[in-house]
Order: sequence, then structure tokens, then C-alpha cells
Amino acid sequence: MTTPLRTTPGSRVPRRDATENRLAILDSARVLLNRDPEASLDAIATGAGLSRRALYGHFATRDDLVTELLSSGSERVIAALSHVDHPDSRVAIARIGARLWSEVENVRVMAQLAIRGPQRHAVARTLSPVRHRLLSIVTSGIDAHELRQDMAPRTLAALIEGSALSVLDEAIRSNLSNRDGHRLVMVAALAVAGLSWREAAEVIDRHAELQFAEHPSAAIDEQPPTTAQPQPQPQPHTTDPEGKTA
Amino acid sequence: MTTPLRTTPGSRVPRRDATENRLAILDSARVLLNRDPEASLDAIATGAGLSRRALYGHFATRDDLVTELLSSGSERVIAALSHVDHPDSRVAIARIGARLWSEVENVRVMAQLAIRGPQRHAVARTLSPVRHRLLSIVTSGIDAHELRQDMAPRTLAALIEGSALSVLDEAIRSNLSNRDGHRLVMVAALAVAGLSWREAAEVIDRHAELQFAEHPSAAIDEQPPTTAQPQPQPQPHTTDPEGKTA
DNA sequence: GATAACTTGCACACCAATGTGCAAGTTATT
DNA sequence: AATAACTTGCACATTGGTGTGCAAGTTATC
Repeated sequence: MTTPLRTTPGSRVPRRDATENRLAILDSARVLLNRDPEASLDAIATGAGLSRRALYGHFATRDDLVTELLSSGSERVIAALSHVDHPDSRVAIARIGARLWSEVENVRVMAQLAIRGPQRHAVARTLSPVRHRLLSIVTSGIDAHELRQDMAPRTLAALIEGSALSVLDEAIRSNLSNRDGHRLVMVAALAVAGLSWREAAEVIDRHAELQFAEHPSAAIDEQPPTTAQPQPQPQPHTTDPEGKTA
Repeated sequence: MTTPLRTTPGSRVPRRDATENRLAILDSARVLLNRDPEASLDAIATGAGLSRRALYGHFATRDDLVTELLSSGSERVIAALSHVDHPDSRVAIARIGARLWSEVENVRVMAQLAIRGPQRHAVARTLSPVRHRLLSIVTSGIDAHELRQDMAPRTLAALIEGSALSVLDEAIRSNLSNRDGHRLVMVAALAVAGLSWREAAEVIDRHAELQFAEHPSAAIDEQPPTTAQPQPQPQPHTTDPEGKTA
């Protein structure tokens, strides 16, 4: 029943407000599904300032919405990690942590839905290049004796990933500042990788590219990092539901 | 409608098979809710070899079941951690990790339901003594310069908890041996606490009480740690649903 | 072997969420 | 200003889970 954004038959182009509403829905979904991976479409629509019925205009089914959210999310995450590379595996790992932090919201939805939800396999597939990248970094780091020597690369990679995610959680929960979260995630990743806290600090301090920067260079379109609240009634981009067009 | 286990009115005692079935339900719930915190009562009952209707004989409501699971779980977890103490905070932390591993199943349900589910506050409350214990260990460890110095005690405690849980997850996922899981959890906890991988190994090797033991002394009743599968049809403790009483 | 305890199966009411159809309204675009 | 694009509200069918009542069966215990 996807009414809006029809490009096929008619003569006119999609209306601007419609595409804005579509984005609002995705935003709302990102926020709400972070708190509860089974948030209702009603809640999501309301969060976007739309009616449930209108949501069905943009996404034929819940699955469609989630899928879209997921693919846009992984796009951003992958983009954020794409230029991370460094001869020193420790720096590379810290950098990955930092980039993950810059995309917390997206990363966490992915993580949520990567476990539960019908898409988990799809998510795993789209994320596999990222995982593979980490694995190769870890492998070479172990070979170079930069990282811990008491663990298989696969295990270590999985551990780093898991710990980083749990730190993201914790950082969000306790409402850390942007700057603190940045450091915390790096520090935790390096810790699991085998460094003592002093060594980790040294690595971070020694490398300019690991310092916190308000605007993390690359990114598609950075919203101000305001840990967006679910905002029950933002300005709907259409029909004023109170103003009676006075 | 709690039919079974009536002790109040009649003259006879509860039947043995009934109490066994009750335990089977709890076991099944523990396993299934670990995989999916919203597993249906039908699935849980089936997993226990009973009908859904019979389940309602033991637990009036889903909430009752979950509550019971939670309280028995936290009992075990608390018991497992109760005698953990050591002048060296690093040893104490490693020990906590080890004990958590000995109760993985319970720990993970708790963790699952501590986030989602209507009981989260109740869980948090019953678990607060344990958390408090960890916090005080961490605090004194920081004071003694045994642990990392770059983090507030509360933050570090939260991080250790989170990482330990994510390592438990990973250990289960990748089907680690009992012995490997034991070491992995300790090692990860110490890593986050600030030790390098060598220091962590040294701490573990130096202390006899951190070595792996097949039978971890205290515990209520240890099932063989067989990463229990959901077992669709175990032997029901009653009415044979096939044998036609031949 | 009598009996109470327990389980089963089916029928039912209830609820929350998904997904659709349609008529009526509003608004961006032409 | 005309019109297509979009939103709303309501009604409705469907699905899957919870919780209950009851009659009939089985089994542990006395």
C-alpha cells in the first residue's frame, strides 16, 4: 500500500515533506528500537510525528522498515570504518573503537538486531567485511607481538567486538560526555587486546589521530550528537493536527 | 489455577513427579529464555515435556514463572559469589569472573531479564548487593594501585561487569570448553581492570584458588555443565503421550 | 485398589500488534 | 486554482500469545 514517494506512474515528483517524513520515521525507529527492539510501529510512527497509517505509506511492512534501517545503518558504520588503517595494530584498534563511538546509535541498533530479529543472518552478512577487517588487524597484531599472545585471533577479535559493544552500552547508559565516551571505548578495546592501562594511555596520547575531535572528519551527514530523545511530537511535516488552519 | 503442589487443604503430600516437573519447567525456561527472552510459555512447556495447560498448573502466570526463575537464579549467583574475597583486588576480581563462569546459565538469564522485561527493577534490586561488593573491591583496588588509575570506581565496576557478561556470551556462542571459558572470563575481567595480558596471566598462575577445578566446591546442585540443549521431548514425568499404556 | 494429585485437550475470552480498505481531509507542486 | 501527493481516522481481518473452565484421563501414594 505504499502510497507516498510514488515515482512510477504520475507526472509529478515525490513531495519534499514526504521524504522528510520518511527520514523522520527512520530516525524515530533508530532511537526507539535501540531501547526496545520490539517497539511497536505505532510508537515509532508517533515518535516521528505521524500516524501509524501514514507509516504504512512509507514502509509496506515492519520488516521493510527494519531492513532499510539496517542497510542505512551498516552503510554508515562501514563508511566510518573504511579508512581506518595503521601499521600499528594497536592504533588501528583504538581508531576502530573511536569510529564506533562516533556512530553509537547506528552501531547499537545493528548489534541489537544482529542477535534477535529475523534479519540476524542478513545483518551478519553485511557486517562480515567489517568483522573480517578487524580479524586481519588482530591477526597481524598478534604476529607482530603488539597484542596479547594467549589467545587465538578469532577469539580475540570476537572479544574485542563484544567488549566494545558493551562499553558503548555502558557509556550511553551513564550518559557520558562525547569526549569521555571516545576515550573509554578506545581504552577498553586496547585493554582487552592485552595492553595495560598505562600502555593503552601511551598509545592514545602518542597518536594525534586518536585524539578527540568535535567533528570526526568523514561521515555522511552528522547530526549534532545529542543522544536524541524519543520526542513524542516533533513538528509533523504536513496537516496540522491542532491548528485548525485558522 | 495452580492445581499441582497443593499443600493446603488435602491430606496427602505433593506428588514427587509434580515437583520434578516444576523443576523441569524452570530448567526449560532458563534455557529458552536465554536464547529468546520472550519465548512463549508453549515453547517452555514443550521444552519441559509438558503441555502448556499443565504449566499453568505450576505457575499461575508468566510473570510468576519469570519471578521464580529470577529469584532462584540470583540465589545461586549470590551464593556463588558470597565467599569470594581476597586482600589482593586482582585476585578477587579474577575469582568473581571464575564463579560467574560456573553459573553461566543463571547469570545470562539474569542479565537478559535485567535489561528488558517488567522485572528489571526487581532484578536490579536483588543484584545490588553483588554489584556493591564488586564496587568496593574495585574501589580498594584502585586505592591500592592494583588496578587502573584512569577511571572512577563506578565506571570501572560497570565496565568489568559488562565485559564479563559479553565474554560469557561469546564463550557460550563459540562453545568453549569449560576450562577455556574459566580462563577467558578471568583474563578478560583483569584486562579491563587494567592489567596487561602478561600481568593477568601471572596473577592467575600464581594463585592456586584461581586454577580450574572440575567441581567448583560450593554450589547447590551441579548439573554436568553440558551447555544444555533445548531438548524438545525429554522424559515427561507422567502420562505417557504415545505409549498407549500398552 | 481407592483416591487424591496431576496432566491433557479443547473451547473460550481477551489483548496487543500487524496489515488493509476506503473516504475525507490537507498541502506541495504545477 | 487545479491536481496529484500525502496524511488521517476508522473499521476490519488476522495472528500469536496469555489466561481460564471443564471433563476425561493417568499415576503416585496411601
